Amino acid sequence: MSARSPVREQAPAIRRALLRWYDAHQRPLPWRRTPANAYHVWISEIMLQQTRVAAALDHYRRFLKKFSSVRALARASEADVLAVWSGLGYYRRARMLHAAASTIVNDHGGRLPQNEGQWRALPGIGRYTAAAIASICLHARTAVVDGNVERVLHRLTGKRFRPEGLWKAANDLLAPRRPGDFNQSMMELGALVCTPKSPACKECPLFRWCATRGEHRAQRKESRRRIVAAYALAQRKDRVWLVQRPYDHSLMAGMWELPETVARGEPCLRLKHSITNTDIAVSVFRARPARSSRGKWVRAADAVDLPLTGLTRKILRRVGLL
DNA sequence: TACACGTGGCG
DNA sequence: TCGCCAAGTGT
Repeated sequence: MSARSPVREQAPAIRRALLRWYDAHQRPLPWRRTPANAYHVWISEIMLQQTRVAAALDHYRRFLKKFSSVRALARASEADVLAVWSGLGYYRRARMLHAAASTIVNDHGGRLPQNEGQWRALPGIGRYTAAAIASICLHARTAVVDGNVERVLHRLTGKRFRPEGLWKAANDLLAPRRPGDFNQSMMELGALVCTPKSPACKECPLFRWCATRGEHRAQRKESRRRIVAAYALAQRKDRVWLVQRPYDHSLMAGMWELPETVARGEPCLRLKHSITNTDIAVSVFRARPARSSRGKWVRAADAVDLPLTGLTRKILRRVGLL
């Protein structure tokens, strides 16, 4: 934007161009087929937090098949919810989702929140998610700001915003009659066109208003931690020995994994794995279960119903047990 | 406020 | 190959 044409003055034209583009180019995602179903949209929004659409699709379908309503979700055990969530990461999301479902059923008679503030009060629902659900399902005139919206606004205006300025800018641009579609169109644009690296400016519906036209934002590099880890793979017929992470441990509490061991001899498997900002060089050794480890023999076929850590799933798949 | 929290795919 | 990153939230 030039200094003489602030986004606010151009907002109507920008909205129209953006929504027109969205109507033509949006991806046919399953939760977009039922925008009035707040339970569906809620599940999708939680799954999509810091998670790519492609990674969430399978889990979304399986989750709704297993927990088709907020009552079904509230009825389930946390372990069952985590088992379906297994592989998606950020497991606290699943715990908070489950807790929120219990609150809705126990304290509100199973009736989903009817406004943004009520959504915001539930665990796992912050400013972004409350606004997303309220705008999509309740037609509330409230804008969202996520990583996509931040990048789009930053490039479109050429300005640097403080966090509150970002929310204000998004709300100034919001299409008042289609808030849910507008919010999704901003994120869709960020995901498909105005991407972090090499944005497709030639295809951008906002090109004519854009101040930067593809300037990429400076990115800070974060040093990653590197560690090594060794796991013991003990098998008895079709069963494998798994141990449960302690519940007082915040990281993946209560989830199941192979027991750790001391590296000795030649591993039967080597692989790399990353969690958050730690890179792990993993070795897996054939072994007998240690007497001290609290665990159990699990049939490989039953392991899929346990809340396994992502690394454990990866190992079991790699050795052909899953 | 800065940091912890998972994972798989892509350039 | 490997570093970067994706529809955030809670503390």
